[in-house]
Amino acid sequence: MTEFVIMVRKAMKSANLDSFDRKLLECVRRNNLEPARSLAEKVGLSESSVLRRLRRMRLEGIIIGDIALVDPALTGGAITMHVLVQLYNDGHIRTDAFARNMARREEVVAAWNVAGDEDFVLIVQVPSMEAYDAFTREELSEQSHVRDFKTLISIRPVVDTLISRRPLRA
Amino acid sequence: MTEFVIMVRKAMKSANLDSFDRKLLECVRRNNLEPARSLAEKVGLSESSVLRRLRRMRLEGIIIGDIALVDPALTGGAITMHVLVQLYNDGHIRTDAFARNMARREEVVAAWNVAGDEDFVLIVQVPSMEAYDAFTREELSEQSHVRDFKTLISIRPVVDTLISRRPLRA
DNA sequence: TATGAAATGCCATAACC
DNA sequence: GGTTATGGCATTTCATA
Repeated sequence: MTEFVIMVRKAMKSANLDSFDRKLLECVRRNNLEPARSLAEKVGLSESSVLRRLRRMRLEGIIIGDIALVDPALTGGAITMHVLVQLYNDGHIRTDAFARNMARREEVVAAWNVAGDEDFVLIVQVPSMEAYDAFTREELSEQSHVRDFKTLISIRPVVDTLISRRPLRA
Repeated sequence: MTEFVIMVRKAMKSANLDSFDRKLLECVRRNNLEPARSLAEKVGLSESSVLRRLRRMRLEGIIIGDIALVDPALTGGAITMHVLVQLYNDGHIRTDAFARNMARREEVVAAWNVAGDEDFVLIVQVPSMEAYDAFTREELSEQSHVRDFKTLISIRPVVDTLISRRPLRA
């Protein structure tokens, strides 16, 4: 118990990752079901050390989560859109409000506040064009603080850290 | 062995997911390290069935991968860029070649081939502006088939499905 | 063909050096 | 960080419907 507290304390301070940690992250980032034994010989460490390091990094929040990636086509988000949004810009109030709105929408898979001509980049996943149309009307067209937006329809994902680096299975 | 072939054959045909499958996906999508015993009582099935179904869905490609989510700020990718790329467009050859190049680069976290004025949307994570500069030189500026590209510097991520859906740990 | 139960074997865990 | 003993979990096999 005390040990745990110390571990977390140490965690908060900073994240010093040595080359072993980085190698491990590179591996589990692609496949987190790979046995420690296999990881051990890849990075040149013992099984115990591998497991200790992974557990530590999970406690420290360096590893944020462990998830299964589900084929997007089967989860209701068949169409992927990229949306570049420009707001009527003055102060952070509208920016924050817009960000909050986006966070509320199920369709918005990811969003960034960006610098430059555009203010936001959205990644939106919808089951149909009708759904996308509804989304843009409610959140963009009918919003007075949205100056303009541009939609890029995704033809296909060509890289996805998450997908292309997936483990090869037998 | 024969059983395996039958499994895959069946897999290719289509993906009929019953309510048990969907419940399981909803769980492992948030946390794929949860023991089958725990999943079993959640969805109302035996441990064996849970494991069988998960294995089947992994073979069928319904579950695309199993990965650890790593805090982007700690993986050397402190800066996130969005890059809109236009190629000199003719045929699919250059598009495919470009896609392959992007897939090779560690910095490219995600990339899509899109329709419209732009050809590609990239999400690039780099530790520094120097690293980004090097990336753009090698892959964009010095590439004759790249007509133009536009960089959007991410100020902050405001939505991230993957992160917000992370499992809660004790 | 899919399920649940039991035996086997692998893997993570924890307490050592 | 490495080694060993323990416990847990997945895998396999089998019986059943």
